[in-house]
Amino acid sequence: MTAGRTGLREQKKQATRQALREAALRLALERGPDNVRVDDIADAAGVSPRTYNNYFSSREQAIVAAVTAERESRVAAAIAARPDGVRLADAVVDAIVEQYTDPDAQDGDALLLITTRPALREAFVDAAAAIEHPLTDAIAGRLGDAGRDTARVLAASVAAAVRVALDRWVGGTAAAPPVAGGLVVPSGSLPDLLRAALAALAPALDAAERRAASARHDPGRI
Amino acid sequence: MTAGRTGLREQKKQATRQALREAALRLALERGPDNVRVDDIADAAGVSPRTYNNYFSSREQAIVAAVTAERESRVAAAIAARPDGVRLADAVVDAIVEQYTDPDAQDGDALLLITTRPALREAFVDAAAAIEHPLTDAIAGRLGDAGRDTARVLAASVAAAVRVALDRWVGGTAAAPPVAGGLVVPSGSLPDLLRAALAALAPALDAAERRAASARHDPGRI
DNA sequence: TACAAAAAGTGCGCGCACGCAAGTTTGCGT
DNA sequence: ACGCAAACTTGCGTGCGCGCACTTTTTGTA
Repeated sequence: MTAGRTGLREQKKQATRQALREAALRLALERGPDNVRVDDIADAAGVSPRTYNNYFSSREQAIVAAVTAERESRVAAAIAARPDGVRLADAVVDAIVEQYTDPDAQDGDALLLITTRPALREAFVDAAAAIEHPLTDAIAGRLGDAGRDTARVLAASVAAAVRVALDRWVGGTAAAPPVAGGLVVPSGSLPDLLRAALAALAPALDAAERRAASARHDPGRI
Repeated sequence: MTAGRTGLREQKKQATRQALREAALRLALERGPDNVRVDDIADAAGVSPRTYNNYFSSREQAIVAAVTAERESRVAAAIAARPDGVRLADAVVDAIVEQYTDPDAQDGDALLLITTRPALREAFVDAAAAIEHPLTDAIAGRLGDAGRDTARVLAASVAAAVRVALDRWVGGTAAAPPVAGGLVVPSGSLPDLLRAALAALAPALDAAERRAASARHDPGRI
């Protein structure tokens, strides 16, 4: 179904991409991220430095990709996998939490490295933006083609919420300002942060779903 | 109130920033964006190239800033200016539409240039992300300090929605896929696109506002 | 099987972004 | 009025991102 092109060409491309991101992470762990030149990564993966840049547009992106991998498409697939009867908001939230709790992603060492270095933290958080397009398709699948525009906005919003949760999880952009009265929990568990962030969007997802359902009963309406 | 630091120092900084962005736009219009070196911009603004990079982290950013300017803080101020009785969703949507319809921003020539070159389009669309932080403060102001986390998610979502609207307005990232059955309006007017995109988030804003109101009546509840 | 079109890889070169370690200006307390 | 500390500017050097033109590999077709 989602096979796309399955030729030798595509196979090699994926292999190269994987070789690059794994080399990037391995070298970063071995020597520390600041002692890894792009040439080293390309060398280790057996391609030219120029080719490296055809796959990743920043060194941080390559390192982070080793841990982020194909999460985007997995999220979309996970949503599509939920039975149609499930509330859209639940399908989205559960799918995301599920994919961000994948034991594979918990490469202890790697995450420690990433959450330590500011540049990597930023790249890691920004990587969440990649779920937007797959998410759009997944949500549009539920809303019907009439709701494509709405789906795009909702997907972008969900991605933004995930970004916020991740940012908070890794310690935030800067030190939190000293709040006067309230006690501020430093970080918390990632699933909790994700659910909390996404909860704010549930009403919007519900409304879109309701609208789509009524449109199906009365196609003449806008 | 929102004065911040108003010393000579800050004054000079703003002057430099303005000189840089205006020089960037002027030169880009005169020679075409590809024939403008960073050194030229710095020269024209009377600072060193290195200083230029303390203000803008990409050439595109500087050019786009001339048209984007201080829109971020204006949006926040516009929201704060609405009377407290107004529905939050309306305050946000109206403030944003108002600020993105500022006649100043319609520097015909500049917008033509920006919407033409892909690199500039991207920078222009991405510039919308800058409204997130001011928006967070503005929304948090309405929701009360208990809703700060929610405010951040909502602000990020609103910014994302604006991004989507702008992206559509400037012609989209790539050519739209040929939809089978439906007629697709190419672009439409910016205010309409903004309202359409933000409409999907209205239910979330409403829900947050209701929650905040009930929390005010019953502070013991979470 | 042979071949032409498409796609991916590669070498080169140019600006650019940014860390670092000075030098310079502004702000503030005494 | 003075002087110190913090903020801003600047020159230098390094590695990187990417456009361009060219070679090599893969794919679809005759």
